[in-house]
Order: sequence, then C-alpha cells, then structure tokens
Amino acid sequence: MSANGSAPRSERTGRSGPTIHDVARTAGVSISTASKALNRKGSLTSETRERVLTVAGAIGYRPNELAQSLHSARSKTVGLITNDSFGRFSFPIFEALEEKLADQGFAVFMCNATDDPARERQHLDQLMRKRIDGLVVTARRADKRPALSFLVPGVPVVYVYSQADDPAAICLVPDDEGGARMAVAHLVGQGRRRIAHISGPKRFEAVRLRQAGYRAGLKAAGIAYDTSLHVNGEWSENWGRSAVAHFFERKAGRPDALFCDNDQIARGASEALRERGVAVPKDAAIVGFDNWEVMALGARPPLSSVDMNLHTLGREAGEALLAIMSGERVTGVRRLPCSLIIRESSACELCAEMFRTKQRAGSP
Amino acid sequence: MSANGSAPRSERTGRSGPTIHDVARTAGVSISTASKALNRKGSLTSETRERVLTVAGAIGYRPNELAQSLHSARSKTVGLITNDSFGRFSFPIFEALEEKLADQGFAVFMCNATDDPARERQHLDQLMRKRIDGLVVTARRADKRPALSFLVPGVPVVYVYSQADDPAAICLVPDDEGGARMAVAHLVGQGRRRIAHISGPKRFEAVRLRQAGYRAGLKAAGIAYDTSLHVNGEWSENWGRSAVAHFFERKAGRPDALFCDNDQIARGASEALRERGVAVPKDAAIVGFDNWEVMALGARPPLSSVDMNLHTLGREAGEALLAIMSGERVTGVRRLPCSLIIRESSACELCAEMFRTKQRAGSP
DNA sequence: TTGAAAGCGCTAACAA
DNA sequence: TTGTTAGCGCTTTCAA
Repeated sequence: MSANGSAPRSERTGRSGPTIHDVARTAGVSISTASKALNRKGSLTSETRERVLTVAGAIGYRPNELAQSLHSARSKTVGLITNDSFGRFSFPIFEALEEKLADQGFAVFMCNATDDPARERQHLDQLMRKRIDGLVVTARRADKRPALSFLVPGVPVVYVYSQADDPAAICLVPDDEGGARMAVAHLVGQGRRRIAHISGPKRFEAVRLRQAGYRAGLKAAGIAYDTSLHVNGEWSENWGRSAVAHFFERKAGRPDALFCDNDQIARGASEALRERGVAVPKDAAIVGFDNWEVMALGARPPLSSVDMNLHTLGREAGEALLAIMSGERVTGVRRLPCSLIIRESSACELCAEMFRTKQRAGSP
Repeated sequence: MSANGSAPRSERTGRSGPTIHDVARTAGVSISTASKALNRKGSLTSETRERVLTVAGAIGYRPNELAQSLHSARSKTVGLITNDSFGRFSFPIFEALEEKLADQGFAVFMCNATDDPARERQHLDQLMRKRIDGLVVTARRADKRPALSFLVPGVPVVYVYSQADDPAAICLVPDDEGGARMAVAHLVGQGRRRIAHISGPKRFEAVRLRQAGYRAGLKAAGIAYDTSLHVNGEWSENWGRSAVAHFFERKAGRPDALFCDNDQIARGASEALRERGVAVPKDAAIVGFDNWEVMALGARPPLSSVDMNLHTLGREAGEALLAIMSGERVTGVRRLPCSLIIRESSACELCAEMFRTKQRAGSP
C-alpha cells in the first residue's frame, strides 16, 4: 500500500506536497471519486473508499485549504486586531478565543495595530485580501472606538473588551459595575462601613462604571455615600500609596476598607498600610480589581480581587462570531459578570479558606 | 468613471467582492490585460493601465490572495506557535515579529498550544492545510524542546526564545550569560565586592547560563567566587524575601549587592531589605532580570534590570524567517545581547540619571 | 499592445 | 458506483 508507482506531484514540482490528483492516480480512481472518498460524501464501494484513504495516508496527503476556499468562498480564517500592546488583557482573551475557533477549524490571524489608525487600515486591507470570514477587535481603551465595519464590508465583526461607537455593533465587555458592587457587598459583609474607593483615571468608562457600582453597593447596604472617601488617580502603585497617605494621615475618619480600581493600586495601598502599621485586613481590608495573580499573590497578605473573567469573555466572543458567521443574528452590547476572588486581604485567613472551599464545592 | 454598466460579480453571488473579471468587464479589456495593469507588469498603453486602475478603485476591487496563492504556491502566511500561556515573554516577541512580517505582506496565524503536544500537532496540521510559508516556535521552557520540523515537511522553522533538540534548527535566544556578566560588571563598577546571586530553579538552562555569567563576571573583576553567596530557588517574590532573610540574618559576611534572576525575585528582595532597614542602594545594591517595567518601576527605589531585548529578538526572528523563505541558508543558535537598564536600586540617583543621559545620547 | 487559453487544487453538477 | 466536465479567481505563456 505504499506510494510507489507514479511519483507524487510534490516530487515533480518540489512544492506543497501531494495533491488529490496524486491520491487519485495512485489509488487508480478518478479525481472526483477520490474527493468523495476523502470527504466521505456521496456513495462509494467501501473498498474504494478504503483504498483512497489508505493511499492518502501513505503519501501524506493534506487537502489544500486554499484551493478549497477558492471554491467555497470561505477561508476558514478570522482576523484578530488588537491595540493592547502590552498584552496583559488581550492575551487571556486571545487564548480562549483561539481555542474556541481552532476547534471549529478556524485559524486566527493576529494583528497588532498599537493604536495607529494607518497601521490598522493596512492590516484590515491585508485581511480582506486574505478573505477572512470574520473579525474580532480588542483593545485597552478609555472609551468607545470608531467602528470599522465600513472598512470590512461583508465581514462580521465582534468587539471584545472594547466598544464601538456604533449601536449596531456587537460588543462583549466585563460588567464593571457589577464587579464593583460585588466587591463592596463583600466588604460590607465583612462588617466594614467606611469603605474608600481608590479609583483610576476618570476618562476611562470602566472607572466611571466601577464608581457607579461602588455607590450602588453602598446604597444597597444602606450606607451613605461619602464624597471624601472617593478619589481618582492613576493606574499605578504609586497612586495607591499616595491615596493611603491621604486617607491615613488624619487620625479620625479613616476608612476601614479600600476598594481599588486595579491590583497595582491595591498593591501600592497594601504596602503603604503595612509601612504605617495598619493591619490588613484587621484595621483595613483591601479589594483590588483585575485579579492579576502576579500582583495579587505577591502582596502580603495576598489581595482579594475582582476577576473580569477574560477567558470567558474570549470564549463567548468566539462563540458569538461563530454564530454570526453561520448566519445567526446577534447584536448589541453584552456585559459579562465578574467574579470576586477572596484572599486574606479582605477576610481572616479562616474565612478566606472557607470561601475557597465553598467555591470549589460549586456554590454561587 | 463609476462602476455602472454591468453589475460587479459580488452583487450576483453575494460573496467576497468584485473580481478581476468585473474589473476587466467594466474597463472593457480582457482579464489578462487587467491583470497586467493591476500588477504593473508587461507593457500597456498608459491610457489602458489608468483606466483599469481607476475602475478597480471605483468598484473597490481587492485581489483575492487565496486565488493568487493557489497559483504561486505561496500563501504569504506564517504560523506562530507558542506555549507561553501567560504571554509575558511571547507578546513582545510576537509584536515585533508580526510588524516585520506584516511589512512584507505576510500575515501571522497565532496558535496557542499551552504545552499540550496533541494540541500542538493539531495546530500544525491545520497550518499545513493552510499552506503556511514558514513557522515560528516560541515558548517559555526550562530546556530544549523536541524539534518539530518532521511534522511540517518543507516549511522553514525558526525557534525564538526557545531551543530545539536538533543541532540543525535555527534558534534565537537572549544571551543570558552575557546579561549576567554585564550586571555583575556594573555592580563591581559601583564598588561592590560581595555580590550575591539569588537565582531561579536550576532546571532552567537560562538559570545555569546566568550563573556562569555571574561567575565569569566575578572572575573578570578578580573577585573569588564564594559558594555561600549563590542560592537557587523559585521565580517568586517570596523567594526573594526568603533569600534576603537568609543573607541578612547574620551580622557578618552580608552581601553588599544582590543580583537576582528575575524582577519578581528582585522585587521581593528589595521589599525585604527595606523592612530590615537596609538602605538600597547604599548598603545593598540590587539588579534584577527581565526589565519587566511594572515590577521594576513599582519597587522603591526603581530596580535596575537586565533587559533581554525581546523586541529585537522578535524582529530578528522575523528577518531570519524571511531570509530562509527567500532561499537563503541560515542555521544554528544565535544569542542576542541583553542590555542593562540602570535605575536607582544599583546607583545613586545622580549616577542613574547620568547613565540615562548617556544612553539617550546614543553611546554604547 | 492586447487577448485567448491553460492551469493552480479542489468541489459539485451531471452523465455514463 | 464511477467518471467527465466546468468553474472558483488569478497568473502566465503564447498567439494575434
């Protein structure tokens, strides 16, 4: 059953492996028969089918998807265009997305545009020439980005961790507000009443939403919103430290909990508290945002943090795109729930352990 | 000059835009003429060429690269297969690689294999069916990985930030040894003599190389190697803290400088020193590795660190692949130089500023 | 200078 | 059940 007889085309042209033509010749059938056997379509003698498949295996035949695409007008590829040059947020999303799509036979062209519109345009042009079947757009952005559907006519687009300024666009984002509410509810549950919010730059929609969630959380607990407990700053550890200095310089009116808009801020705050001799979580509990493990676990004690479930976000984005590509109508903005990961910074070690056990057990 | 007259094919089939056929029809020339005009080949009346190009622009014609590939047997795509699920090291490499390749019209299929050989195999199979012109393999690994060239016959492969167990493979890696030597030389230059090496897990080749560099650096400075100053541990902040505890518990024989195998270790060490009241850099200087800015700049004082120039690594990997794909013969392992980024943790503020100025001025 | 025709590797009508 | 044929969109001889 080996591939002797006529040399496979590859040996003649030195290019891109054996073709279906080679399979057919070696198996002694016509090309269309070979095609049927390989795609398990139509009706054939099982003997013929077997023979073709064996030959194909023996000579290492792999269908040329380029040729298939030419015929089917579906390339089985999608583009992913990202602007998050650092990749911290993009990567988990990408990972899940790629897994989902690869399972369905789609390969992902990844393009980095680094917030350069010209470069983005160039990439999109390339992707169009390659006839992508779909496009995913992701970014770490303060606000909605210009829609780009007019640049890729006929191609379904999904925005993930990013929103377009087009109401018809389909966007998947984390539920920042819900995440913040969850954090506050947890702190309240731990008996905290003076919960400060050390927030990021106001120009980020996420920041505005988290603040709304913070207020909603307080309200739900019947705690009055105290303007003096909410401050805006940068995304940095330094800002966390300064904010703590601001809150703890005075003796009176100190917070008994800090909700921080990311883990870097929380990390800085944690360090500053430690240096001031404020015990965490006893005197002040901390909850961060992002659940960036290297930050959260590096802190002492390890930080509780809101997890945006970027992996889920990526997976769902993939599913949405697959759905659209197969003809379904999907539309609008979807906000996916965050999770709260509880560690020692907001609960005594015992409580934290209990929470973890509960989570493992699968309760909500 | 608009596209009226005969409707472009897209409107007939509802698929994948106007074809060269449409362009030719609308411009009133044959397909082969249109092709010549679009590719600026052969000789044509400039009038004809203009007309074709105008029409192409007007109806939004984009060549179908799938069809072109079918003919040329080059898909203008390459695969990138990564195992670094966290992405911290892969991403900068990817970014530079993608930029380089995109400039030459190559699009990059990105595949995540997360150290699962079955998944990797599956990805490679897919990439082969898509007829990639080249493959880049990257990973965060302790040691050489099995070569995979036999899985992708005829496709040039470049390993970056990763080595294959095949001497013929072409691999690009950072010069870990040189980086370590550089760090030690710098510390020596700052007047340090008792330089400790807080190292990572021995099973990593990088760790072994950095240790060799550390010893070479000492030797070059005429300092005897003191076994008690070298310790192996984890890649974590915690390990950095423990190591400092180990070195500074005793009063005598303390180090006056710490060279750490990554920035997390350095960060932990820095924190531990701070808590013990050991002044940095006065009493103990610190140099880390990776130049992971979020770590290095978050520390107080900011950490000096060896930068592996991952961006350069990615760019050169792209160039190597392009070279091979265009027929050049490239081979062997290349170790690209690291850079030392000096910050306050290993030099007084004034010195650090001077270094920075010097670097900006472009001296080596 | 232009056009007709063959072919890249594959699929899918339609005939035999 | 099998084979013949046309065609996906493009490039490239070879004639006109």
